[in-house]
Amino acid sequence: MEALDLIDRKIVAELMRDATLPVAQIGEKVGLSQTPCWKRIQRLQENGVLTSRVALADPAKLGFGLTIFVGIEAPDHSAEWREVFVRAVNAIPEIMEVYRMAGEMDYLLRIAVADMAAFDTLYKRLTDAVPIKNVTSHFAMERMKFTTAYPVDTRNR
Amino acid sequence: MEALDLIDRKIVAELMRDATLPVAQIGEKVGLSQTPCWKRIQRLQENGVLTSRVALADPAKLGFGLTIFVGIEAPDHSAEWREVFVRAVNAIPEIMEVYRMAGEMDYLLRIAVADMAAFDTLYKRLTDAVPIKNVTSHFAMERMKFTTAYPVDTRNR
DNA sequence: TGTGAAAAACACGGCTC
DNA sequence: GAGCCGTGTTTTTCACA
Repeated sequence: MEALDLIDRKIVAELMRDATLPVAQIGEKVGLSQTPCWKRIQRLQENGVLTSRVALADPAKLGFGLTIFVGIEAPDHSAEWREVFVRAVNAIPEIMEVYRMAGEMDYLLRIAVADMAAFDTLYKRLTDAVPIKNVTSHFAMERMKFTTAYPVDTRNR
Repeated sequence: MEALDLIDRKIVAELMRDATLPVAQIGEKVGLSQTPCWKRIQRLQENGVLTSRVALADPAKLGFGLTIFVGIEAPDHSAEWREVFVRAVNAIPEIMEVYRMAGEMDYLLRIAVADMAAFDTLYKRLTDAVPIKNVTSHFAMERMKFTTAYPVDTRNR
């Protein structure tokens, strides 16, 4: 898989912003007509550049108004612990993001739940499933910005 | 706007997972035929439950392989500072998520950039635009989980 | 790679129950 | 509310430059 040219980047940028646009219109914006634009989109999907198309929803309106970031310190750095941990976070759908970190904090989780009671339940469930050395929870009061669109068109290549 | 019934929740769940499904198929899954299903989707969009449809992309393949979480402590809690801060984070597209937090850390940012050099540039740009009392950067080594689909179908109502 | 045009699938909206 | 069915778009495919 070679690097993306400018047109590919523009296409990706458009689709990350709004995936409802008809192919013809995207083509227009990037200076291509339907078919070649469509072929590029297919290729971008096959190459795994575009992974999926989803609807984004308002968490508050779905009853997921509480966001908590949880920092986790592992008791050891064995493959076994890691495996159990991966299994546990994948089994809990309220855990939206998981990052393995550099530094003291080993993992960082973003969790979305309805309220404190739901978080408490989840917290117990997680700590029951996996031995954890240290946990620090940080509560979000307000989501001020959220995007899934990487700024690909800002940069040249 | 009233609460969502079970069918609405199922529809939202499907669309958050995969927005390419034809309405007829979603209808089938939730036990509805085309038209009523379509009408519900329209209503969910009008109510702001479904906010948008986007393509998700692989950050690494777009040249955004480095994720950094940045904790920020504000020098004061004035409306003025807040305004300048909001303007600054909105002007920097590499800042993907911003949360106002409870506790010592006032704000938490998730930033996606190509490499350390790009982060350094961004860091200077941010700290030049806004006076900040304290900044702590946490570097992610690996993104182990990432989803935008809230687990709406797991819970009953 | 790009063009054009045709086929298949789909979204959308009127009308009925 | 839900379902049936027609119409206009859009996606998808194919033949050709």
